[in-house]
Amino acid sequence: MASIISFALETEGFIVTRVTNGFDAWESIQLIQFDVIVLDVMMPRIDGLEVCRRTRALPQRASTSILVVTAKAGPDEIITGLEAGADDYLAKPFHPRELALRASALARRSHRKLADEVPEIVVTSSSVSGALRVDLDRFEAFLDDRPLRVTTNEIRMLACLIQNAGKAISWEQLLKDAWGVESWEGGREMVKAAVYRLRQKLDDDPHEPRFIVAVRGVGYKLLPL
Amino acid sequence: MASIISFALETEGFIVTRVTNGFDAWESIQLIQFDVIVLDVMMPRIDGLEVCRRTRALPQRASTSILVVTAKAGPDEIITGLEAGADDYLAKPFHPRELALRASALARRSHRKLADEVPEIVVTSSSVSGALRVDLDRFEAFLDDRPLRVTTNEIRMLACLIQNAGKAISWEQLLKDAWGVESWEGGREMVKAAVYRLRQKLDDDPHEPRFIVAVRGVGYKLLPL
DNA sequence: GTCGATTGTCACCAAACTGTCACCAAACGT
DNA sequence: ACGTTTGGTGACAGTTTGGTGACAATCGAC
Repeated sequence: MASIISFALETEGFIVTRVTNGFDAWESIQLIQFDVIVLDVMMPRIDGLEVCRRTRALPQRASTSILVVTAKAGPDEIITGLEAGADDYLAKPFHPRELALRASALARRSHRKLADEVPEIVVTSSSVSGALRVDLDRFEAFLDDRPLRVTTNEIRMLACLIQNAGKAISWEQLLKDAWGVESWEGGREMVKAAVYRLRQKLDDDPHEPRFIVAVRGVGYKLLPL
Repeated sequence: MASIISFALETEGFIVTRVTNGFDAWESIQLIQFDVIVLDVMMPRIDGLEVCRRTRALPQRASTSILVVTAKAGPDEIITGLEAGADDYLAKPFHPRELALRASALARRSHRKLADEVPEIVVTSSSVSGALRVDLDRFEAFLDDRPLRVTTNEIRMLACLIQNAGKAISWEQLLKDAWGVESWEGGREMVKAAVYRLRQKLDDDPHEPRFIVAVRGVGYKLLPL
């Protein structure tokens, strides 16, 4: 069962950490900020719902998405599951792809939310906007799944743009997010040059941009999707 | 069915807006920023999944939670539903309380996200007045869903007018809101020219205004609706 | 220390934007 | 009816801004 779920999730693009019992799950959850947690109710050592409740009780995990899977499909069980703090409750038998899609829907929310959190947390996540993807864990960026030779500052700028895809980001904000400085004398020039270099690597024409568009007098924004 | 769902949601603390067909749903969704949207797949006029897809396509509604309800419970239907962008998919018959709890789980996420935002952002995000819409996050303005090529100052002026739709705004106020200046020597002329340019882009005839009307001796106002 | 990659700065250009002005017409006060 | 005030229109030039490319200082790995 775990193999099937893992495979379906990996197909959907997830990087999966798998454990075989409730205790290990609880240990991992305490250590790692997962995007989504999939729990079976019937697990050795610690019950899935109990893990769910404990996770919800952790302030720093309150916002992690939890999906509970079970063989018990009665209305009461489902209600118990949701009351335990699960974001979604899926009864066996289910189609693996359905689980993967539900997990994606949850992850979509987590990511969006993560963007609002402090940089430290964001650093440990991967963000996607259309054909663009950055992984700040590995400091890698991809365009159409082809790796991009981007530098540290560029990738941080990209991440900032992707996490606010569609929204205009002031160059002050970019300066703060990518360089970690509040202000700078030649800050505007800096950002200008950095965007220029990044655009070259993205093969992005400023006059007909596919990705980064300038917002005159403000800064830049990434085209949504 | 709608009554039952409404009752369950209201019991859970929701304030419910109910419509009876897909078209009304789509109209409401465009106008109102709901926390959660519950859609039946089988709806008159516009199919629930189509409403779901359209909602997802709206940038300013991308983060609204959508829960789809249906009688079709096959794996394929569920997958189609989730692929349409639903956050949750519930098959009839279901326990009303389950739906309410699932809706709560989704709303919890929406709220958390909203709560993280600063008040200013919430105020300055998307504003609508009839066919006019400005989104100060993205620095975009729309007339009948067609994008307008407006400049930064113009969009700020528009936003100020829209947020006070129907009320007269003094040119001093416009100067302060759009230019960020308390006073100016040729301020009156400035605003005059800016309004003139904006009106051209809105295709608005001052003698027969659809949008911006002059309030003699004071400033301007946007026609309501 | 050397070499290459990265990065901060600068100068220049083109395009966009904006402030100002002059002029006209309509509205207003007397 | 007349002069005055206010708003609308259009043009113009100065300014600002973003894009581009080059260069030197800096950083980092060997």
